[in-house]
Amino acid sequence: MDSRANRRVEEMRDSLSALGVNVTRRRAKALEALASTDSHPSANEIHAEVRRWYPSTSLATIYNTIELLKEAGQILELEFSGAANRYDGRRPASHPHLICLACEAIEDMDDDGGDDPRGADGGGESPDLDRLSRATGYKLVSQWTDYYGVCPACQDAGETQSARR
Amino acid sequence: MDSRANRRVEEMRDSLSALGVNVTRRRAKALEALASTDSHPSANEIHAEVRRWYPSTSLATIYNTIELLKEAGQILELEFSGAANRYDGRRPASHPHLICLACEAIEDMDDDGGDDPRGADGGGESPDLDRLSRATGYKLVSQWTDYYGVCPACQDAGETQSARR
DNA sequence: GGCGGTTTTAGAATGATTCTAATTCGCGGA
DNA sequence: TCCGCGAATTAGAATCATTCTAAAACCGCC
Repeated sequence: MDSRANRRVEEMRDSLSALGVNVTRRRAKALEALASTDSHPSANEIHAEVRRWYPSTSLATIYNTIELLKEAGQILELEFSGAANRYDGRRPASHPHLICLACEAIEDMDDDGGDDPRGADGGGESPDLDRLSRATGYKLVSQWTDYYGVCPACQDAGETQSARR
Repeated sequence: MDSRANRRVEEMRDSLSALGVNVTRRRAKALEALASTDSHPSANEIHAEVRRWYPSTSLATIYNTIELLKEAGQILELEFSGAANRYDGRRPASHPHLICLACEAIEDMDDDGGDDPRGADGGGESPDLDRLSRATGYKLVSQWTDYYGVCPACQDAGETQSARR
């Protein structure tokens, strides 16, 4: 786990503690799994990772941890109707993603790709949402944008791949 | 059913016929249900509507019709992970929506609200997708944007409502 | 009036997620 | 060190939208 991931784990841990939640060993492993990858894992994938250390861990524990992280505002849940949800524990604030229709990879869109220590702050109000709230009469709280297409790797691999939709 | 809905039903019917699909009575009722509301109904709601005319209709028929409409590019499927998908049969091209977290209403965002006969053409390439495709290396084919918040009616009704998320 | 292909049906299967009830854990105090 | 209590965890059942399956019904056409 690199230093960026470590920092992120500490943030999540602190946020959970602030909520009065006990960060147990299993939960800590789930945080690590979330903080140390850009692959936007599913609950199952996080489960598999935690099981490597605590083989008796049940899926319910993973969902429970995810739920707590949502309450703490420390995780971004990417929802898909026909497939499992995927999670972004590195940048909990809403941001657009690139989703490959062939291999189901999910990539951060405006990520500049490096180990840039800026991190995701999650704070700050969106002037855009404010403007649209006034225009529509809705009290808007979040916005979602995603892009669907075929990633470079799958383009190279030819167009005969299993697709989600 | 107003004239706009009628026109839309004919468009869908023609598209299905062009695919060699038989537009049966049950399917026709499903098209009408889709064309005559802005409420973005779920499969269940369409089912209920068709049942008013053909009570023996099974849900499988509705899903089957929806599938055919998707193949014909005549319906927009709005996906939700924890809830049923919702459908837009009036404007099959991707466009942003306003989603109420309290009552689950879904409203077209850039709809100008009237019976404007422009309709949705669904054609035309997005220069935005082209530009982003070049920038990201992905071959992008579609984009999704949705806004979550509380609609005016639910704001008035006080903030103690059942919410989806 | 019967044939063949399409449509429809009821119900089972699937799969992600949530719920439930019982067990286990871990810590603070005796 | 041992106990008790509340929190965490577990296995498995429940839920629910959607898809699948196999059989029955329908329909136009000869």
